[in-house]
Formats: sequence, C-alpha cells, structure tokens
Amino acid sequence: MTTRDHALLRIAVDLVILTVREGALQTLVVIRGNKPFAGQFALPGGFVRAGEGLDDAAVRELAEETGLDGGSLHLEQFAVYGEPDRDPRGRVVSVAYLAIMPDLPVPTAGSDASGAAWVPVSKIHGSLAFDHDRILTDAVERARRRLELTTLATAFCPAEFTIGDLRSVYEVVWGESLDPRNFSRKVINTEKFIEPTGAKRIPPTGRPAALYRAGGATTLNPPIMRNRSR
Amino acid sequence: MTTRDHALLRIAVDLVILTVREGALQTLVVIRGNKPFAGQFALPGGFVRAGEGLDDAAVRELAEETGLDGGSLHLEQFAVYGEPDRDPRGRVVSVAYLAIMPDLPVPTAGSDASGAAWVPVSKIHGSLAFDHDRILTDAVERARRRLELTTLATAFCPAEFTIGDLRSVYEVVWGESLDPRNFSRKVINTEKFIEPTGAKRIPPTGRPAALYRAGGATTLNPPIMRNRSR
DNA sequence: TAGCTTGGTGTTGTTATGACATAAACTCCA
DNA sequence: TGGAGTTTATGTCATAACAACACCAAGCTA
Repeated sequence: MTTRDHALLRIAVDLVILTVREGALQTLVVIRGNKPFAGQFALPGGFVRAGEGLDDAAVRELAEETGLDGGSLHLEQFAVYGEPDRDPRGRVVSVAYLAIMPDLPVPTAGSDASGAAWVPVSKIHGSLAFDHDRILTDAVERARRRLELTTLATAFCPAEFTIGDLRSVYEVVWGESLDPRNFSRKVINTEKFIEPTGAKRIPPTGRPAALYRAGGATTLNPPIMRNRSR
Repeated sequence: MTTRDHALLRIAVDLVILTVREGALQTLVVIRGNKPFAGQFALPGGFVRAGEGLDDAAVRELAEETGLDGGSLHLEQFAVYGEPDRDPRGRVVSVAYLAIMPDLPVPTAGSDASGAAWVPVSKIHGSLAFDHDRILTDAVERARRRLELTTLATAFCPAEFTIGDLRSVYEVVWGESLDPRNFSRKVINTEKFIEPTGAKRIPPTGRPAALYRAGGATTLNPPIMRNRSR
C-alpha cells in the first residue's frame, strides 16, 4: 500500500437534542433541503470547518439550529460513526453529540435547516435519513443511563424546578413511573444534587411545591437506578 | 465561507490496550520510529485506510501491534480527539479505542512499531507523545467505571479464572482492596456474571480454588460500586 | 368548612451491605 | 500420620438502604 492510501475525508458533527415536552421525550429534527434524502427528517448537524475543534463545531451547529448558546447547556460527545458507506456523498465520519435542554420556546430560526421541529422520539423512530436512527437510539440509551449516575436530569429542567418536575423527567425518559415519596427522599438525601431556593410554586390546584435549583454535583452518589427487572 | 471550507483531514485510531500484569495495571506502548516525537513512547495506532471502517481499522491495528485477533477480545470505542493542533503533521482526528486483554505472552512482532512494551500506567503517565497522556487517562477512568456496571473485569482474565483472580482485577484497576468474602457473595449472586466450570486450580500452597468462566451477561445487575467516599 | 388535589414526611417489613468469625481443602514436613 | 501453615469458601450479625404504603400538610374551590 502507498502512503496515500490513508482515508482522506470530511468530518461532521450530528446533534441529538433532547427535551421533555408535553409529557414525552422529544428530539429536534430538521427537514433536509438538499440531496441526498431531500425532504426527509434528519438530525441537525453539519461539517466541521477547517481549523475548528469538534466541540466548537457542535456549539456552533447548536446555535445555528436552535439559536441557543451551546455553552450554557449540557453538551456531550458520545459516539463516532464512520462506516465507509454511511453517507452517499462520500466518506464522512460523524461525531455525535448529546444535548439536553429544558422545554424552552426555541426560535429554530436556523439558516441551514429549511425547517426544524420537535418530534417525540417514539414517533420519529425509524424514519430518519442516513444512519441517524441508530444515532438517535444510541443517544437515548446514553441519556437513560446518564440519569442513573449523573445529575443530567437537572439539564432537562429550567433554572428553578420542583421535585415533581425532576421526577417527571425520570419517568418520561425511562418510560416507567416512580414512587413520588421515595423519589423525594432519595433526591433530597443526595448531597449537592439539588438545593432549595426558598421560593414556592403555586399550582392551579393542590399544595404549593418548593422550588429548587441544580446543586454543584455532577455525579450521583448513591446512584438512582431504574428497575431493570421489570 | 465557501463550500470548500470544510475540514479535509485524516482520521486515525489510537488504542489503549490494558491488562493486569505483575500486580499492576499496564498498557501497551510503542516507541515511535518516525517524526514527530521520534524515539518517544506513544499509544499504538495508525491512520484509517480508504474504504475501511473505524472498528475494522482498530481490529487491524490491534493485530499488527500485538499479533492478536481483535475480534476475540474486548474492543470498545470510547472517545474522539479532534483539536485542530493536536498533531503537528496536520489535521488528524483520532478515534480512541479501549482494548482489554488477559496477561498473555504477547509477541508484539509488529511491523509499524520499532518496539512495543508493556508499562505500568502509573509509570508512563506524563511522558507520552501527542495528546496520548490525556487519552490514556480518559481510558483508565472509563475502564474503572466500566468495572462497576459491566462484566468488563472478565475480559482481563483468561478463559478460566478463580474468584480471587477476578477480585484482583478490581483491586488493581481501582487501586483499593476489597473484602474477599463479600466480593465472592456479590459475584456469585449476580446472575450470569460467572459460571463454574467444575474444575479446580491447585495452588502451590493452600486450598484449591474453583474455576469459573465468564457468564453471558454484559451488564452488572446490581452494580458493584467502588467506595467513592474514601 | 367540607372536599379536592397535589406536595411532603413517617412507618414498616424486606433486602443488601460491611465487618468479622470460622470451617474446609490442600501441601509440607517432622 | 498428624499437626502447622496457607489459601479458599461459607456463616453470622448488626446496620443501612430500599420499596411499599399510610398519613399529614397546604393551597384552592364551592
């Protein structure tokens, strides 16, 4: 083989942006304007520019697609997809990022995407362009496991949230219901997971709920494990 | 920006091959024969070839460096390193793989590497070429966490091993000692983690130990958590 | 003020865990 | 042949974590 037999290729970042909306785990997808797969749904993303770092590219794409500051929310590289034939345009290796955000009114006034929309993960599954179905599946599994061991759940919540909000995140992402009372105790007894703000939120009906903000911790000790037996 | 402003680059795989040797966690390093960093230690790896998948490239490099069949041992992609200036030769994005193997007499009759050697992780730390120190650190941390939640520890062991062997893996990788009796109970009570072969190993002195092989499980339920408080 | 709804705390029986004690199996050697 | 020494395997027990469930608290509405 010659020295020139090295793979010369382009590298891209793809974003799996997850949030909890309307009681469902949803992801942001774009409708592709160009070939290939024109008109079909795909994950937001794009090519890494010359001289640009991977994380920088992910932050930039996130800003372009959602108008949000990528530095302020959870953004985490989680896998690479590099099958030679995964992109019909040629060799493209894609670095996949997992982004978590609260349910904000996203402008999605993006430029690249001809349209961006939130869709429930359970609905979109099986109809994405390229190998994005697999990327999405991997991302969701990653997020589910991350809830067990890290404070990732707070990234789904706004700055102030109730324990019920936090529990709802777990229930929606895991797809199983949790005991509210035991959940409260676990969360409160975990050091630095959440800290009270002192304020309360008054619901249309029922007792007011204390508000909390995310604590300093990133890892959960002890972990909050889902029930794998069921 | 123009369409041609996309990063055109080469992609490489780097391997962190871990084993437990002589009571220490060791990794395989090569001495670089070419510039840059000639004569310095580095992780084994190389460029991905045209038309070659990432996992395929990792398996190939593993075979070249160690003479071992990559398909038969644990090989897992764990991170991507793509800072624009991480390689003085130009833009190189590296996909890092974590390989785990038992303490076999490795031929290391490689072709690329002018020399390959096992070195304790604690010794080599801080003296590797490129950004390989960081890659190694990330890999070790990954392996440590994987021991908690998966059956990765069996990958450090030969086909047949005792519970003491398995415990030793945990102790060496985690750097802390575990209670043999409680460890036994946990391991045996975990479904499909290990299964007895029926045979025994007779040590030079002491009671023979029952031999086990790896069970079918890949995830550990419940997990075996290290003591984070200490 | 009764009734509804949601949030938060107690109680209890069961299971997992950590610390430590003891028995079992083998070799060596007197 | 029968300890002594060494390593593996199993047992015990107090405590901690946990799931399931009862109950109380705090707001609103009627």
